[in-house]
Amino acid sequence: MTNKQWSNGIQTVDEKRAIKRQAILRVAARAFNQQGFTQTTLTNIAEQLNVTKPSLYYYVANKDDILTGILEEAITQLRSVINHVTTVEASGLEKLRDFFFRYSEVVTDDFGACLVLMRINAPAARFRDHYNALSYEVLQAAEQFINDGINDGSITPCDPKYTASALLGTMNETVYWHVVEDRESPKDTAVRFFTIFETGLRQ
Amino acid sequence: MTNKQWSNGIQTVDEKRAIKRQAILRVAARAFNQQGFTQTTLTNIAEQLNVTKPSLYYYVANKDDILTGILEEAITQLRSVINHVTTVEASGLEKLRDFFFRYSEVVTDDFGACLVLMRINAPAARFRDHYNALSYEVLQAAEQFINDGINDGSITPCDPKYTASALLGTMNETVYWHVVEDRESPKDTAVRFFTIFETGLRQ
DNA sequence: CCTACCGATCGGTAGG
DNA sequence: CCTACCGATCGGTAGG
Repeated sequence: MTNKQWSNGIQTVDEKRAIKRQAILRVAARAFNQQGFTQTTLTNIAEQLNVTKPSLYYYVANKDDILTGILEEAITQLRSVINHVTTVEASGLEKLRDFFFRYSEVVTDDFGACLVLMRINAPAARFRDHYNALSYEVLQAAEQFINDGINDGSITPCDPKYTASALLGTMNETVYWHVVEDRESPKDTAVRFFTIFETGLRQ
Repeated sequence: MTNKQWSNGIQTVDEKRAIKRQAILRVAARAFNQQGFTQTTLTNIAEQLNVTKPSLYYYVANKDDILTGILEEAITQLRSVINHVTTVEASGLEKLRDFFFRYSEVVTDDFGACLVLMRINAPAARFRDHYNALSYEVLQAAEQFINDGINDGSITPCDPKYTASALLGTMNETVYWHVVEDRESPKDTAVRFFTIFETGLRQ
């Protein structure tokens, strides 16, 4: 019989494994984002965790498993953003703005950035399905908010597909910014970018 | 004494070398864009040209030299676009639009795409200087056109730096589109994207 | 322009 | 969790 108080805060073997696996994914994601998947060696990742390469294989199956784990984590986070914003009661423009902000925060995190960069990074072909499936959901969601906005009068009539892509392109731009160097918070950047889209260029 | 008519259309040894080198760069650029620099082997490039790997070394110094050659070609093209648009007599908005269109065409070509993708592709760190220097020039040019537009009243007051980055982010989006699959012409895509920026979202 | 080859790197495993 | 090691790949060169 397990004593609740006794076992409180004490981790089971499985919990310890999960935590260490998560630590590997985090370190790996950061390395992949900075050097690329192929350039990053398992020895390199192991060193940052103060262990040797073979030790990693107790927590992950292989190098591909690491990347898959990262991508799945990011996809879960992004799906949750889509679901949240979809259920909000607000105008289309407000939902689009909210989505833009939340998306930009997820996607500037190590895991989210890895997903976005993966679409073009070295091993993309092998992992493109992960990106493509999600990319479609994200575009669909953005399109939906734009259509909502056109219908409720908060957004000017436009091509929802291209508008969604232009917004995502700009969002992804913030990913590169924040991977390469420290800047103001992703949210602040997102606010500035979204304002440009809202206002438009023409006098 | 060289007979002009006689030598017309007949290539010198140097010309033949330059043409073959160019062919290598072109095939390599396409491969780098699709598979990434590290994933692309010299054997792979050689096979597409129906020669063996060692033959390439008659035309290029090494793998890095190939990429450097591609990047320099792209940089030359982009500088020429900047110079051209800078000297045009037109409103700021018109210059920005013209720049957007021309940039999008250069950057969806094999060489131009390679430059844009290189900012995050595997060997980025080693070649980042090439990208950064040009990226700065491109941003500066876009900012200049935006400032011109604000001053001549063709563009609504905005933050030129962020606006330039948002535009470039969207431009780069077209690169991914056209690298991954065939679509309508880059120009047509650019027209649609720019319209969104001109109009703005808010009703 | 090719055949043959070297040196180094790296993912992954054996075995404890 | 580590030491030791294998197999495969790949950039680059020798030498013709």
